Amino acid sequence: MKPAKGKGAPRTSKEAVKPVDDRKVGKRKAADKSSKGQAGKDKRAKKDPNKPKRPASAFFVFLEEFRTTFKKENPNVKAVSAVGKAGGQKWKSMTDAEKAPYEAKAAKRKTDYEKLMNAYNKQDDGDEESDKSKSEINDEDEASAEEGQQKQEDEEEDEEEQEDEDDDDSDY
DNA sequence: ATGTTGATTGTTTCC
DNA sequence: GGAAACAATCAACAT
Repeated sequence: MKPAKGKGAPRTSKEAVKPVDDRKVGKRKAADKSSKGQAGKDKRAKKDPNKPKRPASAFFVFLEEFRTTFKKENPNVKAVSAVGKAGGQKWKSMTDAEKAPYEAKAAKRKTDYEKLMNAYNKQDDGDEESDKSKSEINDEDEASAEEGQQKQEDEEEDEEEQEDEDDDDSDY
């Protein structure tokens, strides 16, 4: 069931580049169907029928582009971990200003995600309720979700940021 | 043949 | 408030 434990990366040695970094996610499990027979009350969370996937964070947005670039310069590298590491290092190397555009995009995705969640939350399946918690927000918003549908494309508001400067004021 | 792992960081989620 | 899970990706490896 849990293959590849000793030999992790296929070909990319996992050279720990970071001195202090615990890979928390080391093993989170992709699909654990161990004994769950019951209403998913095992550890954390339950089973959601079609819940929207989490929005890609700025890092992931950056990674998407980075992957393409990285693979272009390293067609031989086929390990996802290699891109992950390389991307991670570069990400840390980037400044907030450079991350800004990615964050902006990620922020947009988050907004969309909220919309999806709104629709998702609306779904009421007869069962599954939170016992006594009657937090039903309620109604009346049926159209809201539809309304948000329009405008898929972003309209970019140009963010002009870049306030670089560090330097000083010339008081000198 | 199908499923899972691996690695990165950021956000999301639950208690 | 904090900890754990999970988001994309793709080839390789395990069952």
